[in-house]
Amino acid sequence: MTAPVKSSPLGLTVLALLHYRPLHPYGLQQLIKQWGKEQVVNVGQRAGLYRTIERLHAGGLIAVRQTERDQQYPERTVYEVTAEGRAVARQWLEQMLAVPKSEFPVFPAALSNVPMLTPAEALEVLEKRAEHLAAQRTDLEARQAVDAGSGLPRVTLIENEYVHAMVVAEERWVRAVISDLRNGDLTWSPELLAAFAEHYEAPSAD
Amino acid sequence: MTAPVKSSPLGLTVLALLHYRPLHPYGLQQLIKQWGKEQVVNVGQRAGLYRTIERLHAGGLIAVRQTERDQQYPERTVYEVTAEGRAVARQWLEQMLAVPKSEFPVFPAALSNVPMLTPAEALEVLEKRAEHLAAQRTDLEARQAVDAGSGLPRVTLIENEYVHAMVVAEERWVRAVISDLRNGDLTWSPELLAAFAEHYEAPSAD
DNA sequence: CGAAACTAGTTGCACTGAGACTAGGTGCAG
DNA sequence: CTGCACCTAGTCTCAGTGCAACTAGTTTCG
Repeated sequence: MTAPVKSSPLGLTVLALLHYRPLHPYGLQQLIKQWGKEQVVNVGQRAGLYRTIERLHAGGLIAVRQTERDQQYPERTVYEVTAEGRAVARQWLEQMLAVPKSEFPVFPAALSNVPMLTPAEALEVLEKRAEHLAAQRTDLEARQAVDAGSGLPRVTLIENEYVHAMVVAEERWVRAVISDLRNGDLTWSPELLAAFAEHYEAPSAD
Repeated sequence: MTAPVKSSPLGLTVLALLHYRPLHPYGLQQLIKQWGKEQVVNVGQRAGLYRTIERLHAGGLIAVRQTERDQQYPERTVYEVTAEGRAVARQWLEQMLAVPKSEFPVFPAALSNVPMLTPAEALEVLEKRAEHLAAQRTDLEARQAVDAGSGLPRVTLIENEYVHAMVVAEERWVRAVISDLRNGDLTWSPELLAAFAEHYEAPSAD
């Protein structure tokens, strides 16, 4: 029994795509891009893809179908998913969908240190973020408009709906905070914070 | 000129806490937990904390204030933030707040492979997720109720508001999809998908 | 015909997450 | 009063990730 392969978004996607047909690594990357999934799986640098494939291969979840050479191109190894790979893909997928994993994104961590700035400075940087989010949102909306015309079944684009919903939610939240900063519902001063900091006595320090 | 230190949520938090007072690594961990920031910065395993501190130290952002020994405890090194550390912390914070970084969480990646399941199976796993999210949400709400009574300034707890808003948004989205699955607004079958998959001809494969 | 850009795969490095391990200290129960 | 569990404090290792550079052929276009 070899050590079980750890699940990863890219690993799952590779297994899923190999369900449709055996393929070589670069072809997988192309396919991911064609299906518009680069937004969501991170295949930007190929290194991760090759390493993931190696790992899946070592774990027996995929197997070499053939190695072909098309003279002008370097040798390409075509992989196919194994029976075990199918079973594992399903388990991974169910796990990933059913239980939310806590992932420590940077924004909330940064937010927790926002008292380091003055309210005016915080307002400024959050306005920049709101603009970035708005740009991202309109991008997503444009993409959705295009996809709507493609006649693809809705389920194949469901992840875009999710990403959109989350961006919208974040933008709304940021704008709400901005408005609280503007009208003074949310404010602070270094002295006020210092006073409260003293209540929190740290464990034996000096 | 030594290589610039890469920013990280934990690095920022360490610098921020050392603004209040010089402290040793374990004390920092305790402080993070006391302030309820373990939700958001990931200091669960100390290894990361020690490595981060080493890195900040090597980069000149923090300096050794003293090494004390409290006989019964092992030696503890107390660090303080340097002038450069203060400047860098501010830059990091502004960057992290102002520009959203795309981070590839697993859920959207998993969603993009949801057609591997049947609609009925998808419904089942998403219901599990909705329950997990609801539990997480009520936890956050309980915590907020407690915090509200503590008299702490709102800004010091702002990250909890954000996390709550995002959990709520995700739960709403998941429940909306569940209801679409239930009433048939969202459905699919293997044959339908196979038909569409053929339209997407992959780059030279065989 | 030469520069730039694309195809395809490889390599290295720094960082992260998770866990095990050491090693002394403290509290409690049998 | 001894052994067990748990706490404090720090270290180590391993697998996995993100990012960037590098090789080496290929096509495109001025």
